[in-house]
Amino acid sequence: MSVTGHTRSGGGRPASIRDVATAAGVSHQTVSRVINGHPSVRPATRERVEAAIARLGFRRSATAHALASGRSRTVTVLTSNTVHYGYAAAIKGIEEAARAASFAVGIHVLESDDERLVTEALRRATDPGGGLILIAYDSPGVRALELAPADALLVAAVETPAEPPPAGRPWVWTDDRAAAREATRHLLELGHRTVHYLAIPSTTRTSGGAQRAAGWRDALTHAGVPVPEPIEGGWEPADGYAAGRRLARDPDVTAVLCGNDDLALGVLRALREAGRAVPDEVSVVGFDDAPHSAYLAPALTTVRLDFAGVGRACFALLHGLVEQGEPIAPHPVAAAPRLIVRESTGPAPAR
Amino acid sequence: MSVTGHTRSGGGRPASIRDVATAAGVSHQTVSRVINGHPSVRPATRERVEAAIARLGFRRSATAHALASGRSRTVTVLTSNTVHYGYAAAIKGIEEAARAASFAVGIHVLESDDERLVTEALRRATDPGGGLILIAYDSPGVRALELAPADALLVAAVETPAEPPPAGRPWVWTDDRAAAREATRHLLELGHRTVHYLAIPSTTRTSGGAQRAAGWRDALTHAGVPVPEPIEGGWEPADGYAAGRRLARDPDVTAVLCGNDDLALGVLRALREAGRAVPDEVSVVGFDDAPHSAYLAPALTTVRLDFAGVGRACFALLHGLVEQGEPIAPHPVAAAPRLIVRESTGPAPAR
DNA sequence: GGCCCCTGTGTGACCGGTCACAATCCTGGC
DNA sequence: GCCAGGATTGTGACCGGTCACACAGGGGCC
Repeated sequence: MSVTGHTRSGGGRPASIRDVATAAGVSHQTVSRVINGHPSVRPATRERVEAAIARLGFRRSATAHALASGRSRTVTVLTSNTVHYGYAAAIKGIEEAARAASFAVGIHVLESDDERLVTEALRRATDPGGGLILIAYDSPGVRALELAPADALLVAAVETPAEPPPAGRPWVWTDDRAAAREATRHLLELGHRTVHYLAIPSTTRTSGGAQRAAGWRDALTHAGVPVPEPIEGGWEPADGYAAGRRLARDPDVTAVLCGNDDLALGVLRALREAGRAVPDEVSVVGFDDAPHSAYLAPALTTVRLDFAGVGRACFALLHGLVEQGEPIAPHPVAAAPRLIVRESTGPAPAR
Repeated sequence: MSVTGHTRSGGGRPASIRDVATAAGVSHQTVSRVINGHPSVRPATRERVEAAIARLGFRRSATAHALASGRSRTVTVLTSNTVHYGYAAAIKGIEEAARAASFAVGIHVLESDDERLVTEALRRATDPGGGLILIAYDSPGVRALELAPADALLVAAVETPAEPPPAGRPWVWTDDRAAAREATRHLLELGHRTVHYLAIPSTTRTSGGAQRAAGWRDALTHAGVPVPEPIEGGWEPADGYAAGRRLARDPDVTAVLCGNDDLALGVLRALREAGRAVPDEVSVVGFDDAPHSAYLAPALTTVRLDFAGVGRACFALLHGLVEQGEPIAPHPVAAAPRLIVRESTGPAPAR
């Protein structure tokens, strides 16, 4: 890698509205009116001011603007991860919506769920006047949700809750339970005698537990087939690979539902190495529909989740909060989860 | 997807240092000294102030701090993309380094290279006192680099330049040329008669062109083998797939170097559909080493690039710039590119 | 005992905007 | 010709911190 140095150019401090005012022969308030597009400024005056602005290269200080107006038009995203697909896509949705509303977006990563670290992160990310969006899909995020001060202006993207949360919680989620149910039913309809579930770590402590698991269990129970013990996975392909090696050894396993596409990717590889053909011997379903999943060998059957939509909804909710300071109407902008059937699922093998 | 509403709690405006001062019976300046850890404050006074801070739930306004001190301790990342692996990993590196230095990081996405849009984005992202990091791997980024005001505090992650850039440009890059050369040589050593190159769009307008292509060409020329016309790809798997279908039809094609892993993914799929075995009939090499590449079928041979290191280096450079306002020493923190040989490359087929 | 310096603290200006309100000008209606 | 009222512009305070400097008190030194 290479890096080249730099020499700072440019002179004194940037021009302020008072500098512009002097240059244009008006008061600073008139300059303020011009930059804010206030209607009652005589065209001739406006032109003079605009000329001065251009001449001096004036740019309004967002900092001063935020301080004086009390509105920072800023939203900070608190998340444990920015690279994994679901997180990255949610952030993308937030950024899009924020940009459209002329909000700046900040990112702050939570490295662990350590209480002191999370508290410190919350302190730093919470500037009075700015909003907070929490991605609470995992334990650092959930911890931050617990530790956040009650008066914080915050919205959270959360794992599907077991039951409707207390009213007044600005939370956004997709219906994972229904989605998992649909995916499991798809496998059962293909003739599999049961479906194994490889779980992502769940953050839900309350009874009811993870809703992806619950939806899977719903479908099995409804079909009256045996419910195997769910397997504890992680988030990464390596976790899926490790679990997949164990699953591959069990000849009774013919269908696996994975908590996300990365796990499914690892499972696919483990099955391939073990010589178990997908989908002829084993069917695999993922969760998320990451961009590369359609190109895998075999292309992954998966549940598409609208993370970007969740991100946009989070921002919309927050926007309403900071503008009105009051409850706002829900914005149902994210698409419902949808099962995308591709190549990794097929009829159960004859026995 | 579901969304729940919210009721705003809490009362009046947050406490300021003057509120704390009154509560503690000291002057606002003493409060300022306490929150900044100034040494000459009597312990008893400090305690009283700290008690008042806790009691009132005081948190210092980052906005006011930035305005008064002139330092915003903020860096904004301007990029066309936040989800693709290379971009996301660079952002991760920036965020890590920024967090360690107590800087806040902002994200602003450039949707196109339209001049007005880019100028507007620069205007909004450039707050006096705050730094800018530009990810200039593509045309929106490069356009922003061209349009940025000369006095902006900015650092850019750029495509490998054809020749050392003018001194004083705070640019960071990895040596893609050497990396492409190494990957191509690897294929030639396996006995392939030549190597085809599927390019990502290059942003380099100057003579010399894209350095990944140049490195590939170097190796072919050095080996004295024919140099095929490079194929114009895009960034996405779909682009690789489209190009791969064409390549698959040509029986002379036995080795393909792809500009990134996503293109390689698409090529892999196209070859598979065409019934051309990888690596037995065709070898494929990617660029980037995305997290899923090791798990593909076959696992992808690729060039690992240290994007996170590039991100960290960008921040280090910027940090030096804002702290000292002067040239600073290069920070060689990113690892050099490295070829990771996996399963997608093998000996050239017998003829 | 007088002087100097250091510690601890307070005072008021200032950063670059916005806000509330006052002042002036212009126009139309009667 | 006089006045109401809108349009246009200016004045000064204020947002919540920091900065520069003044000032009181105490100890050491000659």
